[in-house]
Amino acid sequence: MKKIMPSPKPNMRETIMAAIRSIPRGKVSTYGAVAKAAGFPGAARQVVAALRGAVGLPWQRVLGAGGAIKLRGDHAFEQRFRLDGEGVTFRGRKVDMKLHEHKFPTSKKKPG
DNA sequence: AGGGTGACGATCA
DNA sequence: ATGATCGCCACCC
Repeated sequence: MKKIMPSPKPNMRETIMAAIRSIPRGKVSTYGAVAKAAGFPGAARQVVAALRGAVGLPWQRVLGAGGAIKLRGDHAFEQRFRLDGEGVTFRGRKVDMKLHEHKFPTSKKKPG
């Protein structure tokens, strides 16, 4: 029987999803940063695509550049609410990235 | 091949 | 800060 594979090459999507999952509670990241961390710099839109079709991801921890919530209406409120519940603080309309931006592990062996 | 879609990002006014 | 525009990327019809 045929497998129910949503896409022939879930590589990119999977990698991106893994990156999103790796964001710890109380921390956040951005579409662009996630894409880059997953190895696809410039693929911020694919991060969005991954978030749209996926279930069980800590979607609330992914923000727009600068820590801005890019969702609209009730969805924005929901994200705000969830982050607040994780102890994430805001600077006006944006998350305080100074405090909560998640730093993805680098591939460098000798960071110096 | 051509046109449209997105929870984007950087830049310009 | 806001709105418009262009660049970017994978995917769908």
